[in-house]
Amino acid sequence: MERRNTPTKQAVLELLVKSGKAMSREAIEKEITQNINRATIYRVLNRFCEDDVLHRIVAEDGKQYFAVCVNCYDKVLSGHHFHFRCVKCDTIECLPIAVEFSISNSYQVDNVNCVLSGTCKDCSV
Amino acid sequence: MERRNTPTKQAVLELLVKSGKAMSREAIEKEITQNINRATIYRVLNRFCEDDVLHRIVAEDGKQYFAVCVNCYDKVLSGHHFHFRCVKCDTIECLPIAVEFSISNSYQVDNVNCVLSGTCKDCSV
DNA sequence: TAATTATTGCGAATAAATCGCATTTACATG
DNA sequence: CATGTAAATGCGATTTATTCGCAATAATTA
Ligand SMILES: [Mn+2]
Ligand SMILES: [Mn+2]
Ligand SMILES: [Zn+2]
Ligand SMILES: [Zn+2]
Repeated sequence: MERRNTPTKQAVLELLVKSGKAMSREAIEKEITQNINRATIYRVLNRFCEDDVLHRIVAEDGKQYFAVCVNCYDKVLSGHHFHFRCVKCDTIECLPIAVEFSISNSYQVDNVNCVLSGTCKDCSV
Repeated sequence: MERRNTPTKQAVLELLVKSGKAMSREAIEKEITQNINRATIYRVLNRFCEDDVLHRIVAEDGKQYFAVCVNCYDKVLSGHHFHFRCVKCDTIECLPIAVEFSISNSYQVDNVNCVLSGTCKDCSV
């Protein structure tokens, strides 16, 4: 199952890099110039997650959002971090705030999903 | 919109108290003895959340889970706390681990949803 | 007991995400 | 450059969680 380079993949990744935020399939489909099928967008996003190019956030609206995994300038974002979902502008941003907890090692933690929600700084006028 | 007491509400709440865990509509419908309609279960759960009798957790499976709000013996559970979802036994438990973060007050945080997932202590043999 | 209206049941409607399958296309190889 | 293989895509159908509209039922209060 080798990966191939396609215009679709490039466009989706470019958009996510440019936006700098986590986007839903809906938002991607709305903002992208190309005409890409709904199922294809999901498949592209899922493959990127498998390859650790993107990470997936599930918000309290039950929807999936996807963001590029940055790990250069900000160490905290390479690990588990909080996310903030603004219910007004419906965007999710990766916060540079690490998620910290200590739990008995009888639990095996495979995944961490932390989302704060409310009104973001741009919308809270 | 005054609330009325009904067998249905009682049964749902009793089950959630007894289980001591967060349950999905599906799990509730499966374990409850009464025959309660699907939509009714959701409505009962949503009303309990409005009244702060239950709290709602949205897991990375995109589903909603509901748990009683305990705030007696364990103070931490009265505030925001982590949850753990076991992908093997498909239960969610409220962890007595407080969620801590500091964020610029230009953000208005209305809701906190933090879920760890993996294998719980009972299933990790 | 009767009136009011919250609650319920039922079926249809929404909406997110996935699936099956035929078709297209990226890419390696000769 | 031509060609074979399998990855990627498009399309429509499907699955699944949750909600909605509306008529029927039942809790509560007077
Ligand atoms: Mn992130
Ligand atoms: Mn909880
Ligand atoms: Zn905003
Ligand atoms: Zn378990």
